[in-house]
Amino acid sequence: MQQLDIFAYLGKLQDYFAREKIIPSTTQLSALWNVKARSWTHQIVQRLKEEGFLENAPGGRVRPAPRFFERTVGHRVRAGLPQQAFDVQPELLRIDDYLIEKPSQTILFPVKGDSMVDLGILEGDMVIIERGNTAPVGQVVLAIVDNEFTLKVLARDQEGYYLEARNEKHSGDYPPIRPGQKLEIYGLYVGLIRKTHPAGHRPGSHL
Amino acid sequence: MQQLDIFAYLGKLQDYFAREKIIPSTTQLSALWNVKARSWTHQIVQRLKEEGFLENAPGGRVRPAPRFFERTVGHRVRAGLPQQAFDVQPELLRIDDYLIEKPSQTILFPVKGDSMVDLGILEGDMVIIERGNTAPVGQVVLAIVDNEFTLKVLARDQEGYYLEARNEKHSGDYPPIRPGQKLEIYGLYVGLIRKTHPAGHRPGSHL
DNA sequence: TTGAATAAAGAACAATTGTTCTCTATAATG
DNA sequence: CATTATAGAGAACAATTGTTCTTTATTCAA
Repeated sequence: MQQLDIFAYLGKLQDYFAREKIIPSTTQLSALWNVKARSWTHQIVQRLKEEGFLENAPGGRVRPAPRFFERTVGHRVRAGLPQQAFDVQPELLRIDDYLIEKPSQTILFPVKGDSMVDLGILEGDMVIIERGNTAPVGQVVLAIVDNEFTLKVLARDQEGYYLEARNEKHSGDYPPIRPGQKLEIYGLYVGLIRKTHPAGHRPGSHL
Repeated sequence: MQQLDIFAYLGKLQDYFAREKIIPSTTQLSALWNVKARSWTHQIVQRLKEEGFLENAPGGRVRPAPRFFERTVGHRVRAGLPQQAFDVQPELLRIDDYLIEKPSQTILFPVKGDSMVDLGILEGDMVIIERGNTAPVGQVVLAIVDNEFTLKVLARDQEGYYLEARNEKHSGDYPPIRPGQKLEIYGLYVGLIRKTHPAGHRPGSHL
């Protein structure tokens, strides 16, 4: 490759970003790259933009583009393995960014009971709720019924709106909830996180 | 609370950051916050720094501090109270920290298929895998079988170790996997994240 | 009524910003 | 050889930056 070695510059910038979590100004970039002319630094930045490593952010600033986080085979996977599994760059996906689009309106809520197991929502999970008091029918909502939060599917029939559980196996335990007068929706289910508590290590039965 | 409501400003900034992944300049912050004087904006930023939501970055810039990413965890409503006065006992939680204890050994892996639905692991979810080549029997593991990754329960009988699916309904589709020679474990299932794609808005059926 | 805090605005400034335009080495190519 | 692209430097500029200092408006308690 006799082209300008973009990657030497990129590497230093990636390390810097890992440390400081910020893309520095042209001046500081010049220092980081040992470049005397800011104009040249600017040129390199343009190149990195063209290559998809950086992109413009508001205010004439620059931010990392998706490719910036692409790790060129950071995983030492033996040859022969389907790399298809890794094409999401899992290591560098910030879970927070991934899950939460409107941070100020998003809260977490611990799941109680098994009324929603059919949707893969288990006791102990944390559901991600985006606040809002309306929701489409068929969506999972966090509603307030009798001063208690409950996570259910919003449904509607000729009698009006009601809440449904999703547990086929024990459907008898969870009859539809028809609110006395008003059905108050607290927010919309937009995601879930689960942390499994690794069961006690039973020695012997171990691979 | 007759104090300056920092959180109103913080909320807007958090949403902005979620969108743009950058902390804007004082001028742009002023616009975002509807503040006419950049000096006042600056003051608010200082306050946010004192509270630990922001911190200084090189070049006189500002970046989010750890507290910036904290989320509130909701709790049960205190019975008898009007629904407005939620018990927002704001327990704070950073999702990344909560889920990932050993960042360097943790990867995310997209789930394919429904072989593990009984454990609430659905297609499209991301499982959190902690690397390691041993695991206790009974745990969910990410294993490599025939050069493909598969997420299953590690089991054992007199014939040796094997892998089990967890899908009672279609158990016929997922017979136990007995590896030809060696069963290679890639990592242990320690958590899960799910992002739901809000279904298309059907007008009319909306509360 | 007085007097503080608090919340906000205005003005001003030196430094830095991103950017553009021009110039010069160096290396490769015909 | 001459030429042409590449890699880099220098200078210059208007705009924006973070910051400080001063001045109002509003609130609230003494």
